[in-house]
Formats: sequence, structure tokens, C-alpha cells
Amino acid sequence: MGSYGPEVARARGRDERRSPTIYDVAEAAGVAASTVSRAFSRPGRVNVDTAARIHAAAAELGYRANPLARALPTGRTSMLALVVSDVTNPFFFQIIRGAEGAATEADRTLLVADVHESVAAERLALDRALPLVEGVVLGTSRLSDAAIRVVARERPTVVVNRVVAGVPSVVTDNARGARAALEHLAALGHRSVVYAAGPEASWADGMRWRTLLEAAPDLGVRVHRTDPLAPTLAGGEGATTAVLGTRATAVVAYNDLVAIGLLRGLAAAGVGVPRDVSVVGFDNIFGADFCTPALTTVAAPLSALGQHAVRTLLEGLGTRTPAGVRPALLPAQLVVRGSTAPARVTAGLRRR
Amino acid sequence: MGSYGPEVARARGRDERRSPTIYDVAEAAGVAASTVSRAFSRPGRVNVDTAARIHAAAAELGYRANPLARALPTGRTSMLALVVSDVTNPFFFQIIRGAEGAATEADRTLLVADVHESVAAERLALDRALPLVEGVVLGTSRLSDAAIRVVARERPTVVVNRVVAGVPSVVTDNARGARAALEHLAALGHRSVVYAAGPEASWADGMRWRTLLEAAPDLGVRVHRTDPLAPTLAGGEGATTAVLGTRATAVVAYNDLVAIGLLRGLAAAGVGVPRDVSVVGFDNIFGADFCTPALTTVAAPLSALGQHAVRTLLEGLGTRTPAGVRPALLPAQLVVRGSTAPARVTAGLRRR
DNA sequence: CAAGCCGTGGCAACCGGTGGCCACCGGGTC
DNA sequence: GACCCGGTGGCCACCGGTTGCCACGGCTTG
Repeated sequence: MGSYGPEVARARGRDERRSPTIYDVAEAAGVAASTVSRAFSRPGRVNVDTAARIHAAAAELGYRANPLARALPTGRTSMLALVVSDVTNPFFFQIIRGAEGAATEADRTLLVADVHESVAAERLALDRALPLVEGVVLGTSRLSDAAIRVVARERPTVVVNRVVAGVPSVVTDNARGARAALEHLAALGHRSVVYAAGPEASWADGMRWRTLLEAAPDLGVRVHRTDPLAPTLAGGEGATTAVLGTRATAVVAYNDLVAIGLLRGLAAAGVGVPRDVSVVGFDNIFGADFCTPALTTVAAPLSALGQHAVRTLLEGLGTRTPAGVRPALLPAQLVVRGSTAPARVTAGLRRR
Repeated sequence: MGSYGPEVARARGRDERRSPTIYDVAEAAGVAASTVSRAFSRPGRVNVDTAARIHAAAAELGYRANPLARALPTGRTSMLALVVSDVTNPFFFQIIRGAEGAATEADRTLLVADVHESVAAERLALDRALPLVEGVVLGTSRLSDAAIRVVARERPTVVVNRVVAGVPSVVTDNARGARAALEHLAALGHRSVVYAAGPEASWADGMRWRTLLEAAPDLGVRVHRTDPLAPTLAGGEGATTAVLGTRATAVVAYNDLVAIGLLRGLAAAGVGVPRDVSVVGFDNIFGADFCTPALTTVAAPLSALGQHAVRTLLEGLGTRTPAGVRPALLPAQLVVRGSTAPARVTAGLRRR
């Protein structure tokens, strides 16, 4: 590539390899290239008959607009970025799918970036992706609020699972969810509950813990919390002794990954779930229903989160002002399965 | 956007909003724009001192090359597409991660498209993505061989988990894996094994079944196969009665999803695993270790598959000829867990 | 001392669309 | 009959890089 000398221009006439351009279509239809452009991007601006002729010529040549060329002067790349902190976390599967669906529906291509829970990788991915996309969805970003606002200034941005002042966001109704979990446990007679905490940088973690703390007195429950845990199976498994140390009869885990890890750790320690300890997770990820025992969990509307985030983004693209300032709250729902049961009476009597 | 009249050109002088271009850098460094371009894309072509001056000016202005503008004349978009048949299938998590890693390492952006197991969606996604990317990785495509070759003609292509004549591919060593699974079962005394079959369009399915069929006589085992199943938990669960009907003492499932579904179905039917029936899966996906019982499975080198596919693609990008014709075989490994045990003696005696 | 070569920088065409501006045309209006 | 107006199509500058070709200057070489 490179020499655009006259010989190249001449060769163009019948270069089979190259895909057809508006110029080829224009020649075939006997109009100017700009008219072809308008026939596609501005229906109504061109006479119906002319447009028909152009479309016929285009169809015959197999013309397809070059998205790069279109994007260069207009900035309309038809791409959106979805940045997720960890693609291997099943939490994101449905979010990705929901986002993909909404993007495809709006004729946009979704660019999914995995940042391995690393702030550096997140910056890098954003650096790379920002100039290419029309908007960004940040899924559980580990960036600071300030950094997110910087991103939002450069491109329309929607944040999932976190609230950042001034940036539109879509979140699960964690407060209601966490409260439902605690109510469920209280109704089963649990009076002491541990919260197996998530990463400090996690917005959802703070939200969940605060809600438990607030709701506890009304429900006659005492709550404690562990040190921050990695949001993984290993993180949960590693917290087993810490959890047992609190002598609580129930544990609410930061998320299902931690809860399932805990299930394993407890089983290995010979502690019965739900006989000795009840466990509740968050999110209802893939696997929550087939671990043993099946996990009681606060189901997040995962697919809806992704979908809603992209839709919000697309709305914001049209108008100049970002969509509503208040976060969209999507409902969570407690799914009761086998990992919760009435509290074991401390005296040693079993209630079942 | 649109009016590129003189007033716009003038406004450029100090337009704060716009990100700096090579022209801005050129002006600041006192050289021509082409020299700036070369300073970045062709080190050595420019005098070191000049280059240093340019880089300094660029750094000060915060210049970042516009990938779109670069890609337009050269075709080098720095993007690769990864098409997966279903993002919510945990099988792909590690593949995506491996591919992302290899892409990022090579300074490429990965565009992940989810096609929901639909051929139509796959075509659409490819239509949309092909003009944007330098190469394509097809993860378990449902397209016909011919359709894949058409794609491969338009852009360098690598196929994962399938072999298509003339197109480079990266696959798990299914033959060795399936054989290992059957040997394991034979060694445990199983003499009758059912294969819970996957979708007919699946290349891996055919491969696995044929291997079982071939290996069976040597090992003194009889194998049957069910009708094709959906490669999902539901597919496996639904196959429970069909599997039980064969009176086999062990089942090899098309993949872990099917195997885990089967585990559930068998538990619901009161059939003990591994007491009454042994179950082996394929792939070792997320969840295979925490279902009950933990699944014995032929672990696929998932992350390596994704990584290798992208690396192969990148190699092919340089040379004009596609990389080697023979598929790259990545080793599978049997992981023995709790779902397999010695065959129950038909007379009713338990061996354990 | 002329010829040749190499290192280096600038010129300008080009990638493939987009859209402001203007010209042209036919018909309606006063 | 002059004027105006809306519909329609063409011209051309422009997006932001890339690169073939050429010019210029200094140095080597015969």
C-alpha cells in the first residue's frame, strides 16, 4: 500500500480484489458519489427513482459501506465498549449477553474488554477503546470516581453496579436485596450473622454491608463482618475459619462466588450447611443452583442490567445532556434454596 | 459536524475540545506532518534528534494517534474478532480470557461477538465485524465448512474446536481425551457405557463419539449413544431417562454442562452417582469441581486454546500464506473426581 | 573535482465516506 | 413575465493519518 500514483488509479477500474465503494456505485448508477452517500444515509434527500437506481446498482455490485471511512469524518463508529473486571466471573456472562443484545438491536457492535481486576489494565483498555467507541459501559469498575468522571467527559458513559455522582448508572437494588436476605435469616431464627465482605473498592460491598448494619437492629439481629475477601471461590474458601470464629449461625456472603467457596470450606471443616450454619449469597450466578447445598441467594437481574445500561447509553448519545442523574434501580429477588434453614439452637437442640 | 468551511479551519487553531493531531504536533515541533507520522510508525526513518523533538511535542500536547484514521488507508485496524456461539456458556470464559490476553499482548483489541447458537446471528455478526478487523477467531462455529472458507477468504481466520480443510485450526486432542475417559471407566470395571451426544452440527461431538466407538473393542466395552442433546444443563437433565434406559453403568457426556444436568436428573430419579452410575464430562468448566458429586472430566486447555488461536492468527497476518495446514492439537487431561467409581456388579453386589 | 550515494525531510495523493453550499429546474404567484 | 421557492443533484473541502517520490546537502569515491 502507499503509492497512490496514476497507475494505481487506473488499475482501480477493474480491480477484482477491492470491495466496491460509493464511487463504483456512482459510476454504475450514473450519479455523483455524494448522491450515493445520501441515498444511504439520508433517505428522502434523494429522489425516489434515483435512490432506487442507486440501490439496484449497489445491490448488484455487492456494495457495503466501509464503517471506518464513515466513522472518520463523523465520529459515528457504531461501536460501544463494555469493560468488565473479569470475564471469567460468571457474574458477567448474563450482563454481557444483555448488553450484546441491546447493542445489536440498535445496530451497534459491542467491544468487550476484560481487565483482570486490574486498575492498570482497565486504564489501558480504556485508552485503547475510547477513541474507537461512541460510548462506554463500565461493569463494576475498580477505577476511582474521579477517574470515571474523566472517562465520562471524553465519551458518554454508563456505570453498572456502582453509583458515581454525575455519571448515569444502573444498579441492582442492593438495599432491598440485602434487607430481604437478613429478614429471611431473622425469620428462621438467626440472631447472629456474619457478612463475608468483598473487596474494599467494591461499591456493592459497601452498599450491602451498610444495609445489613441498618436493618439489623429492627430485626433483632447482630451482624459482624470479616476482613475484605477476594471475590472468588478461593476467597470464600479461605474465609472459613474466620467465619466460624465469629460463632454466628448464618453468613451472608459478598457474592455467590464467595458463598460457594465458603460452602466448600465449611464442608471440608465438617460443618453442616444448613444444619449448623446457613449461607446466603448474592447475584444468583451460574452454578448457584447446582452446588451443594443449592445456594439461597439474592438474585441480581443480570441480563437486564446489561441491557438497561446499553439502552441508557444509547439514549444519552442522542441528547447532549447525560440521561437522568439518579441511578436506575433494578429489582433484586431473594431465591430461597437449600443453604438456609432455621437456626440451630445454641443449647444443642436441633430444630429439625 | 459537516461544514468544513474556512471558519472551522480557523477555529482549529485553539479548539480545546478536539484531541491533537499530527498537524498540531508538527506545528509544535516545527516539522511536516509526514515527519511526525514517520517518527511514530517508522522509527529509524527519522533523525534521532528530530524524533526526540517530535516525541517531546507529542507528549506535551497529549497526542494520541487516531486508530480510525490510521486504519483507513492501511487497513490495519488493530482489531481481531472472536466469535463465540454462546457467551453464557462457561466453556468460553477461559477461551475469551486466553484470546484477550494474547491480543492485548500483541497490541490488538479483541471484539467479542456472541451469536446465541444461531447461524443467522453468526452471519450477521461476521458481516458487521469483518470490515473492522484484521482477523477472525471462530469459537465452535455452527457455520458450514463452506461458509467458513468464505469468511477465511475475506480475512485471515482461525477456527477453534473444529477442523475445516484449508483453514488453520486449534483443537483439543479429543481423541486422546475420549480414549482416556473410556480407559478410566474400563479400568473401573464398566463394560457398558452410554454417550450422551451433543448437537449434530458439533465437530467435537463427532470426534468424541467416533473415538469412543473405535476404542471400545480394545477395552472390552460396549458403547451406545443417545439422540443429540442440547449442550446445556437442561439438555443433560432431559436425557436422564434415555440414559437410564440403556442400563449402562457409566455415561460419558458430550460436555460438562450436559454431565452436570445429568447429575441433577439422576439425583432426582434416586440414582446414586457414582454408586449406581458413573459420569464423565468434557472440558472441565467452571462449576465442574463444586457440583455434587464433583465431576470427573476430560479437561480442555481452554485458556491455551484461546491464546494459541490468536497467536496463530497473528502469525498468519504477517505472511501471506495461511499458517500450517494441520490443526494444532492441544492436550486434554483427564481429571478424576467423585463422579466415577468401580462399576456396580449387575447381580446387585456392591463393590464398595 | 565530478559523480554517486545515503540520510533526511517535505510534498501531495490517497483511503472512502460526509455534508455545506450552490446551481439548476419546473411550477406557482402576483 | 419577473420573482420566488422547494426539490434535487453535483462540487469540493474535509476527517487524520500513510507513504511513494523527490529534493537537498554532505560525504565518499574514483
